[in-house]
Amino acid sequence: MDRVNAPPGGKIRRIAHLDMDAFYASVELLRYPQLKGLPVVIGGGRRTQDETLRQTYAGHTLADIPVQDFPLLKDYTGRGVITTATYAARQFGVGSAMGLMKAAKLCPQAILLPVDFPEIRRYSRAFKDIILDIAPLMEDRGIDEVYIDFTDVPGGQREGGRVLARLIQKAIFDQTGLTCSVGVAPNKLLAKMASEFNKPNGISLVFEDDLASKIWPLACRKINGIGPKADEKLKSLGIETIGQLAQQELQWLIDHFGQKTGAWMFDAAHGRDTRPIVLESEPVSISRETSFERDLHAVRDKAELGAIFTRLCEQVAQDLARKGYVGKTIGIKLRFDDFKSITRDQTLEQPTADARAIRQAAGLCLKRAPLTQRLRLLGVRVASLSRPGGGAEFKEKEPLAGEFIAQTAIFSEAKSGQLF
DNA sequence: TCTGGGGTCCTAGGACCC
DNA sequence: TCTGGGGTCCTAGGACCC
Repeated sequence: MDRVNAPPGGKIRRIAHLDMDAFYASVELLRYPQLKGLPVVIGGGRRTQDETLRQTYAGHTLADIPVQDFPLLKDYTGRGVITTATYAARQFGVGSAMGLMKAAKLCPQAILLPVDFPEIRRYSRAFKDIILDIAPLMEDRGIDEVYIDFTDVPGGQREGGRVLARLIQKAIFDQTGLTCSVGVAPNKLLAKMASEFNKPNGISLVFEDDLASKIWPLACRKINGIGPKADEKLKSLGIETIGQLAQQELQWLIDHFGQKTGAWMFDAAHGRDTRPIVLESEPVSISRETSFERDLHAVRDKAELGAIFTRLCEQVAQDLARKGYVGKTIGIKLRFDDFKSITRDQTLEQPTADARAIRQAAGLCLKRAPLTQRLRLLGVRVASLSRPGGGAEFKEKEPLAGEFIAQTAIFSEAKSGQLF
């Protein structure tokens, strides 16, 4: 066993993966408890229906709004996908990332609510703060997921981690009313799989010895990192389960999937994963993108497209300023009506967070893109991020005189960007 | 009536430098 | 005349995840 999996002092490495149950939908159910047990889907983007509902019942308690007054999935027109479905809705075969129109056929009577991002972010922060109070080594994996190192936390070794998992579940439920599922295992790879075993509101434990009985029967797709493409290729090679994957020779996997992926697959199939818990990380890029309500043409809808383009640049600039970054590489993303996407990017001499500078560079990128097909999506991205004046771009070496001047210039540029 | 919006990481080729 | 590698940066695309 790897050293990382066998810490000293008689303790064994125990890593938890915690996943909030139907997070977006569950947050809405706190506001509208009358919908409990009903099929509810979250998605669609715009809040108009929800706002209309609240205006209609202004002065009333939200919990008193009659169920029959909520918007139904079958009445929705337009684009969009499901963000989250309640377990009652999942019975009908609808689930995350499914198009709303397709979902409406499967479960027309489902209630459709839009995502309330500010509320979601509040609850996300709340459940993570609750965890951090109990177990300080936590890795943020997005809005509704975290890894937690149980190894040295009081209770983290008891019953293989079950005692601590139960404590965290209870603290989150008592303070937010939300439930979550927890998997505890020797590493992140296995913990992630374990957290899916017993949803919702479950706890699952996996130990080294459980590999053959609990992991090998699973489909390869259950490995975090094997997506639709890799799974398809594995199937074409006659490999369906993780156990079958584990039977393959390392060299055979490398021959078919390349050095890196092949070796990773081999380790994953044997339950090996030495990735550490990452407590903090810097963003690599910041972007904004939007799908249009109808496909737009670069020439015929030039004005509309131009306005959207400028707004995206302004939003990215605001995001950069709010988070305290400047970026050197400006890029665009186009998605055409056939759903094919392309990107173009360009690296500037100096990093910026200024909306006009971003807009100008993005405009040059757009000129290099083919624009005969209709567009369904436009995006703007800023990468190669650094902190203004913080010198993150130059931190590897002592700045030379010329670079010091350059940094000063960046700093004043960023300050003027904040006036925007 | 298909297919959101935010990310990360990897690969691969070309430019350019030593 | 031909022949090197290694390293870094830039760009484009794609797989994958939440």
